[in-house]
Amino acid sequence: MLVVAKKNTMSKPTEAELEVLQVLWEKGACTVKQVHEALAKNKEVGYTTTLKIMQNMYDKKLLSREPAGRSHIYTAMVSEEATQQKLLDRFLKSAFGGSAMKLVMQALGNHQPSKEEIESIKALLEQKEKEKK
Amino acid sequence: MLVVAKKNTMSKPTEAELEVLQVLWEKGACTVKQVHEALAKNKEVGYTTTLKIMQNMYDKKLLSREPAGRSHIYTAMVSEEATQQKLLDRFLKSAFGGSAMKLVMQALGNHQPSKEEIESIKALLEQKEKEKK
DNA sequence: TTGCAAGTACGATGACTATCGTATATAATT
DNA sequence: AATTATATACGATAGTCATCGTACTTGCAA
Repeated sequence: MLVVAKKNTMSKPTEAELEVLQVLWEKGACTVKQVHEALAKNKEVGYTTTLKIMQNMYDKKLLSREPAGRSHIYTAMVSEEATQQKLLDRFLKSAFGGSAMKLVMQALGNHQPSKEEIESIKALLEQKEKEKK
Repeated sequence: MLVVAKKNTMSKPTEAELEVLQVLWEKGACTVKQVHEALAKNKEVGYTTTLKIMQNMYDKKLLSREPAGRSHIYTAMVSEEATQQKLLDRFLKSAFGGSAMKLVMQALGNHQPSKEEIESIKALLEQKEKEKK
């Protein structure tokens, strides 16, 4: 069967890449070593693995870097919010058939939100209600 | 570096598998042909591709099947809710650093919920608030 | 200045995915 | 009975990912 060529302009970070991004989002610019140390706290992983992932991310323009002595300092080139939004859209479609409400209900149902969190959500809902009028 | 063998008992459905599951969740038991027709509405895909995916899912026990004439009727072996919960947990960790609230806020912020949806969420929140006391 | 330690670069590997072509089996039709 | 249409089975392929070993580079310390 003939199939139309499919470009790969999507650039969705993989799970391993997301782990790196989360470190950078939290700590700001870091060396490979710093990122690796952060990751190694949660799972066993080789240094060169972390390095390779970050190099890939650099090639994909997910990260930028600056030489610093004999090493590099990497910075996230994608924002936390924008990335999460993209992933969320994708996840919504693939796992919840696009129903944001299903997802919200499920997420709320299975976690115990704090009082403050409940209040934030309520506030957001009120606002949404007003927008509707 | 020596690395401990890693079993693959996780059995997380891939995206293509999820598409199949969503059809089966919605329509109930189906033949490959039926599933394929449903999928083909949204994207271009070969019949044997769909077939292969469903065969893989059968091997992984994500689907069961019954012979029916010269074909098979497949049924989802995993529930929509349980699967979504698993995926959600995973997604929360990987994309939102585990913060359910961040995710909920983001999901609510970028979709326009209907009045009824807002009410359902409010109701759920009220209930959660009571539980806390 | 010579050698080590801390980095990077590069390439290989095994796993898994999605995709499809081709071969085979069999029911239905003529 | 022969042909056609419908399904399945099987295997190949190309792409992506995570993982790591090894080789190379370069400051710095003795």
